[in-house]
Amino acid sequence: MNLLTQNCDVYHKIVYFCRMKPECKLCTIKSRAAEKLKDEEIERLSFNCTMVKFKKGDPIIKQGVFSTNVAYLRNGLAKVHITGPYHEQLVRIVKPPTYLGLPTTFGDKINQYSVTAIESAEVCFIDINTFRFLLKSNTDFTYEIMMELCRTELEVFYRCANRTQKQMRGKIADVILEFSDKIFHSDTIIMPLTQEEIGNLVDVSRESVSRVLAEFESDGIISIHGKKIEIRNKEMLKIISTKG
Amino acid sequence: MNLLTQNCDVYHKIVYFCRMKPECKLCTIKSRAAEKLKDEEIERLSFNCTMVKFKKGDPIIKQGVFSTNVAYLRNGLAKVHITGPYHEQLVRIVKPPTYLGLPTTFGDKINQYSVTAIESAEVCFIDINTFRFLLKSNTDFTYEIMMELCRTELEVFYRCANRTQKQMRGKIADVILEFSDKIFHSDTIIMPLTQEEIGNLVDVSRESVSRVLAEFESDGIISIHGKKIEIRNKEMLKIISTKG
DNA sequence: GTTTAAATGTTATTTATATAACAATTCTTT
DNA sequence: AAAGAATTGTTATATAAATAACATTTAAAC
Repeated sequence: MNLLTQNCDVYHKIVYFCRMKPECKLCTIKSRAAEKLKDEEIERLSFNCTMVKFKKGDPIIKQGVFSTNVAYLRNGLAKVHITGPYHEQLVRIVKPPTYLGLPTTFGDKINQYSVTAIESAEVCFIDINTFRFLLKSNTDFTYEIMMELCRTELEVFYRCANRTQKQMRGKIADVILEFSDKIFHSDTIIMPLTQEEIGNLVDVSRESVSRVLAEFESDGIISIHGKKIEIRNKEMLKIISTKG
Repeated sequence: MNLLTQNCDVYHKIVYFCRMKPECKLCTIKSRAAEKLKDEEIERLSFNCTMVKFKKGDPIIKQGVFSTNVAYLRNGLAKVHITGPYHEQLVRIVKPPTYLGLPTTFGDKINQYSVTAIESAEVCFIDINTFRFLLKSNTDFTYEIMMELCRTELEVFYRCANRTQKQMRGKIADVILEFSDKIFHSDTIIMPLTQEEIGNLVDVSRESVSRVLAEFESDGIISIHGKKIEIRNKEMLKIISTKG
């Protein structure tokens, strides 16, 4: 079976234009796990791996679709989301380097959630059987993958507690702080989510997101110009995050 | 270092009375992962593993405490909870066979959440270094552990979406269905949680839990006698779970 | 460059559920 | 068996945030 026809959970158009055979050995954006691979294992990976470029808004993994790949987010930003009982729920924002779709490797072959690029992204699709082979053959690799799984688990626990216990000002302060501290590492962030998406991430209506952001700005806590948010009073944001 | 003094994240009193050296080889309640272990590995496990019995309400793992063990819930039921920004949050209910405290094996050595018995439980504490050794030496074992981690991740995702999107009748219907389908495998359940705990599990106030349960009873959907809940109209519960 | 669509802003009204405050019951402990 | 603690039941009231309905701005498509 040919890899080019096999990776069909990716849109044909995108695949056609952007797919390329990567030279994993030379790749400078390896995951911590992949750092542990031996030369011959990297070789095997190269052979069963395709890099695909995605534009903002492109679906990388689609919930409900049969998949035979693990995705490695090498570059860019993406949102993990599931179709909840009522509306779309953003589960988390993922930044590289990270593996996506691992549950599909271990459980059933149907993707249990969707992942969509929120800015241009590079993703390597690794054939599941190859990935499984690497897990079997290299315990250091496996160990790092497990660490990542555990970190995710904890993160989801905390996020969930926040989402259900804080009120909207606190939740939105959280989102701003997360983008500042974990993603942009700066007090100035270019928010890649729409207000509606922010709402879906922390369960607040779109209208309330708008109102709270306006409040924060008029209180001098942040300043907004289009997608750019500058944090003017980080201490206050932290207080709102914990107390509000 | 002696194992009897090492496992000190367990209350001394309990340890003193109930600790026993297990013969893992003869254990009939092995995890799927442990089934994959070879004889000499089981031997090693036996040597670095202590079984402890817990009563309802006893803490098995305490958030914030330094730990050098992975816990294996062999019998009974437990709740996983974290101290949220405001109140205690029940993250999930765990049933055997399952490993607890895996993130502590991979990340920092401080427990990131608490686990408490909600009915009498048997837990095997496995020394972290031994557990790590098994992961390194047996890839089939590791594979099963990873499957468990992935399942948990998905479960938490879904639970979280439910918690934030459904309203209280739907959430409480969910809890009843979960205990019926996943834990008791029967239409009659002995609810091991107080109404307050049910509330903390699905983020509903204790008073509302009481009101909703009364409503369900007067609508003939369930009948309640103390801790015993009998499901009289499962279809209706399912409808409430999805629609409400 | 114009048209269309998507995203954001703004307010009044509604609603679900928490809170508060107390009573009644059921479990524990001595 | 009695006393105390924990759990559950029951209401009236308060409140945070959703909804609805519309205006405005910004981005995308033609």
